[in-house]
Amino acid sequence: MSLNRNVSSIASLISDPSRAAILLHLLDGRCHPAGDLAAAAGITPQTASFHLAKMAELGIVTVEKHGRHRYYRIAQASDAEMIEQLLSFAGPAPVVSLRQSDQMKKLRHARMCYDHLAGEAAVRITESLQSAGHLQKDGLQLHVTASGERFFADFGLDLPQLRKKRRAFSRCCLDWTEREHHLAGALGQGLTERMIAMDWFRREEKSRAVRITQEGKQGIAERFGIRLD
Amino acid sequence: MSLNRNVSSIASLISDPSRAAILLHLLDGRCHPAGDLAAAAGITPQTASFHLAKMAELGIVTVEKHGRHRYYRIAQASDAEMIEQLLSFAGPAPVVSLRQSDQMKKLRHARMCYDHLAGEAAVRITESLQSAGHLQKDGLQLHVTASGERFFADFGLDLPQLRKKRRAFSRCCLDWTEREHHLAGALGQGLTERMIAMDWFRREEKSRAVRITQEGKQGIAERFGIRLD
DNA sequence: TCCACATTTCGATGATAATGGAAACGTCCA
DNA sequence: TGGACGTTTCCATTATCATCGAAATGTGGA
Repeated sequence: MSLNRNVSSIASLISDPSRAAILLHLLDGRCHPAGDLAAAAGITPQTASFHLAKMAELGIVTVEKHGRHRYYRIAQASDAEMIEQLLSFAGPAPVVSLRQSDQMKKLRHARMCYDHLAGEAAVRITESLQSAGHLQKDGLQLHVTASGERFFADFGLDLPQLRKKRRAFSRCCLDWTEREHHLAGALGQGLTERMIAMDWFRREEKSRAVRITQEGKQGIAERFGIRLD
Repeated sequence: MSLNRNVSSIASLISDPSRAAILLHLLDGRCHPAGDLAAAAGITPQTASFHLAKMAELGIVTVEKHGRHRYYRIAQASDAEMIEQLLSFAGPAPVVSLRQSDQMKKLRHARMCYDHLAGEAAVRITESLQSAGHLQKDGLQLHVTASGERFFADFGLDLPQLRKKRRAFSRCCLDWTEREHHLAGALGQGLTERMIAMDWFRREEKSRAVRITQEGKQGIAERFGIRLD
């Protein structure tokens, strides 16, 4: 059986700790210059460049030249979700240093999962949407109810347009820190975008971590009826 | 077994061609003695033992001693599904030999996907169940309708009992040969078990392939209204 | 008790590949 | 035009690891 050729090449990308670190860093969905990725993975720029070239060749990441920088990002959402899935499969990583544990706390609290919100905040919001009857869990699917249609429209989301996108509209994504599901798909992306636009959440520089603002706490309390800190 | 499963170690399991071959072989959900797995992967027993020990340490496979044999199997259904998912992610592999292409044809036709049916037969059956209104696709979820409840009960399945199991009841599983969904979860497993019990399908020795019997063709034509060969 | 067989452990080997130093390339800026 | 900087290419080193021969372990059968 040699169906393993392709599988192996994909998996071998992630099997290297340095590449895994790079990919993990790219999971925030943003573009990153090669140097940053090298620093994030704790390797020299040469080595990072070597790995990035390999990943680009396989189509996992794409490059964009801007001046003397080269910005890398994960090519497709499906790839990012695959990596997140591997994460949930692998379970939480062992904590080594205090600094890591600190960063870990932030990530557990709220972070980007490629293009949508993840972490405790995302899980709590998703739960709230369900208990309010706006979303209905149905396996890995999160069904938008009639009241949900109104709620999201009221929130400023253009649902018909989100449905048009060539990707899953509303689905669960296993949160690897919370071990619970949070909202993903086009709806998860749209909701996250909207909340960031309203300055409820602010993305941290060079990190997947996301910070909740004062307005965010207030707004979330009003809209979702939950208190985050 | 300390599951220090970090991403890299999980991925490196699959990244090695020999281990991938072993895992692929184990995807039929059965127990296999170490020697068989070595033969399947085209490596010596020592090497296979080395790999199996590694996988057991990570908790991906479990061992069972029976006499002088040691039977290995994939520890959890969720692990198996993850591997299947990786397969669909990687896509079909290039065919090398005639023999492989022959085996491949069989696999494409009907095979076990850990504990439920996969391949063309499974996809066609799933489609038929949907167009008959017994199942309703809803994202990654396959909802059992009222008529479906009756249909499956009539088929000899104890749905309440299947629902009790600590796993997804009814869901889609991406078929990597057909690139379509087929029925998985407890319901998929139950349906497959029932059809094998009725001798509609017969599992081949030492392979994931499944053969349809004459009774099977007839029964499937009557019950599902489709013709397989 | 002895042999056959399945499997594992040990040890050595060889191939692969990650790594970083040196240097080149291109871009930005003064 | 020259120098700083981000990035890549080239290259040599090194570490890792899959592999298999040899031998050990353990089980079943005669």
